[in-house]
Amino acid sequence: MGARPGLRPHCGTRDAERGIGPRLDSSSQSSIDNRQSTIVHGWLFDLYPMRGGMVLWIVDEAGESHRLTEAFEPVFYATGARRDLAALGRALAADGLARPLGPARRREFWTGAMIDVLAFALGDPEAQPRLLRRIATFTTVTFFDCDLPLALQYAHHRKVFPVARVTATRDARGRLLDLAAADSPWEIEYEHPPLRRMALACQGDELGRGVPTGTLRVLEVRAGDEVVRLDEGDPGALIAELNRLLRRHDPHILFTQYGDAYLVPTLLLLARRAGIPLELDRDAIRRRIRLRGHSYFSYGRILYQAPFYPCFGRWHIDAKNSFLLRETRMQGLVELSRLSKIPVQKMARTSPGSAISGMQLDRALDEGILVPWKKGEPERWKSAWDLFVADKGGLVYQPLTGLHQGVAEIDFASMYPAMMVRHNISPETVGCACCAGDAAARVPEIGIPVCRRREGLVTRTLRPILARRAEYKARRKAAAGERREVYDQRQTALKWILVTCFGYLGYRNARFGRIEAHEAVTAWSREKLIQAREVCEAHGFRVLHAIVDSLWIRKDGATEEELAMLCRRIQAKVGIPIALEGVYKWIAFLPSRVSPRVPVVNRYLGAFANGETKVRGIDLRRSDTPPLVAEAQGRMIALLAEAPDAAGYRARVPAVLDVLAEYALRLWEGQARLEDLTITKSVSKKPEEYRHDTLSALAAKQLARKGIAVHPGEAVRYVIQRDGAADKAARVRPLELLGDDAAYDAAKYVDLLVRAAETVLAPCGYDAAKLHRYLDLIRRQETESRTLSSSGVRREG
DNA sequence: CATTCGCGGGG
DNA sequence: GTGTACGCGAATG
Repeated sequence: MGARPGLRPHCGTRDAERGIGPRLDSSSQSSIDNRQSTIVHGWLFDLYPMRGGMVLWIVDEAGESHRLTEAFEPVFYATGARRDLAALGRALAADGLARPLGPARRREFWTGAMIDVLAFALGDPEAQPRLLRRIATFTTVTFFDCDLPLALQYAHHRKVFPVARVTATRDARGRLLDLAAADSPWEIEYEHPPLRRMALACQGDELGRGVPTGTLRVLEVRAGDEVVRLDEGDPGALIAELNRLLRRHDPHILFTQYGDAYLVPTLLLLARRAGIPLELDRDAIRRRIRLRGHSYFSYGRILYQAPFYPCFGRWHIDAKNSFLLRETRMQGLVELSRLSKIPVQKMARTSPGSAISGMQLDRALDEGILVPWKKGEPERWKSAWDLFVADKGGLVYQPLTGLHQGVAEIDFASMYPAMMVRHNISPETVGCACCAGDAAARVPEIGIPVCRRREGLVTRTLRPILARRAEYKARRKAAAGERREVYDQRQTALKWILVTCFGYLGYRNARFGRIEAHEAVTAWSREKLIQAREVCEAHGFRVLHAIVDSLWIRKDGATEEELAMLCRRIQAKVGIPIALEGVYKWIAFLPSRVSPRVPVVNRYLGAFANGETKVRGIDLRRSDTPPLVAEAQGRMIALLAEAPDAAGYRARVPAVLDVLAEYALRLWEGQARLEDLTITKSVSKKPEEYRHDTLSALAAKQLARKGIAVHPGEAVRYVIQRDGAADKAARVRPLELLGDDAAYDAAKYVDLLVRAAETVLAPCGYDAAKLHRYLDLIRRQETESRTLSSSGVRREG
């Protein structure tokens, strides 16, 4: 039995015969000759399923948008007993969900063997969730390709991808007749379409949360050079004016801050109240206003996900709800969208893991591999998780605490992905039977064999990404200005893929994840770090510290050439590129604050020879440190970074103390700005569920009383007003309930400041008590000088 | 003291 | 509709 023609997804004119085509048609030009065709050149802007088919948006050179439709029947496969398959076919036909297409022969993922399957066509792509619920009852049948993202499936079938350069032929009713991509997603040099942007901002959106109540004081609309401020006063007028602006500028992208959580639902509520439809979309859809998102547990913390408000025919991009936009900007977003076949607007709201998954699925489809049905949750944000995994599986040495000089740091570049490629680590290659007898194929420590004959899917996906990122980095080096920025954003996007691909391998819900593969990576990484350490020591270097893929080493009089040579030696031994991160003028590995004799792995600060600093794990790096404290600590470290060595570090202690005094005085004198004192912490539960009255719990409770919901996973922002006050409500005030003239607890903030200074000065023997004594002295001097000079000249810091 | 709570990557 | 972890540091009770 061979693969038959006719198993391709069904498209185009055939469907019109079956009556699917007309349902797609939203135009009223039925009198025009349907056979009249037009050619559109442009970029594939967006694609999504709608009413029995796919809607495609193409933006042409002039920035005009074209809506095209095509009927589309995704194909999926099943295998099982003949009788079960027959029953399945009857059931799906009876429900009008899908129809059998006939037998096919495809490649099974785990074994790589060709197997016989039965192909089905899903009548309506939008019915995919219903299909999955229905086929879940057929427990004796195995399904493949049934839950693939529809845009990806369609894009793969049509050999196009998001933001591809395309040429399309359409009939007079907007139905797609032909579509061809003019470039490849792997093209390095490509241009974005000319997209018009509009930014919406409102007073209140900086809170980014709370149940949108449908109140909005001012809406600010920016498009081109125009800035329009709309007052809510009369919601009807506001919505009408916004609609007018949308029509006039006809933006492709709507940028918001907290648009998903707040602005868009608020506008929709206003529009509903005014009885005027809000024209955010270019397509005719019925919008539901969902106000409640959901909190969920993922990788050790509670996260909150606001409802999504995508636009149809436009991209709504909520800058505050897009990790990838924040990290990689538009160039990175589009780069990942092209490679993963996840449309840009969706890409903006998903994680790097989804992009990896898309790339793997795309490759599987390209190679005719059956994709196993992955029941359960799709992946979520997992930024915090990789850290955890690295700590758990990677090898970590205890640092030699204290202040050091002449230390070099060498890092394996993209260690995990590089190893996955080098050792062919993929779910279907780890533990393979065919290489069980091959001792060289075994994972260290664990002893599991890894296939040496067949390259794994994960490996095949990763290899070109590593190469592509290297290419972007090389071009970035040679480029300048805007082009340089383009390459940088794209390579950053790919870096995120590389950083998360390993975590994704061990993620229980990853489609191509497997814990043994994950363990193989960490086992090899431990071996490589040990080998690197041995090479270092063999060359007379002392290893002060090492974490997973980085080593801090020292040898008197070692030159850069010697370090470069050392890196080559290590690379030759372990087979993974390693490079000099830099030579530190000084670096301090900090001990534990709880037990000062105990080293901790990830608390250090250092200054490179080129003046740059690198700090980990200290106040500055934490998101819950108030800006004033972070700024002060940053300035202290900047001063210390001027020191050429450890002695210079110690010599700058007085200057650091001056900074401490300067900020403390500012606090005492009531000069600090409240926004610099704001503490941001996320809450992990509902306000009433807290067992301890922590400051953030108290802040959340105050907000709740005012009717502002703080969902688990959202952040509260507050200023400490009277820490430890018997009246717990007086201790803290959330930003939303703060008057402009509100007071703050200067002593408490000085405490935090002292703690930040202590972190930096501990290597010189200072502790909090000593720093407080110093500040007491300063304060006394200050009062004295005040009494002496009536003009009250301020002491210079 | 025990318990609760929040944070964190790399370049 | 929604599952799993670790170590540190700080704060509460």
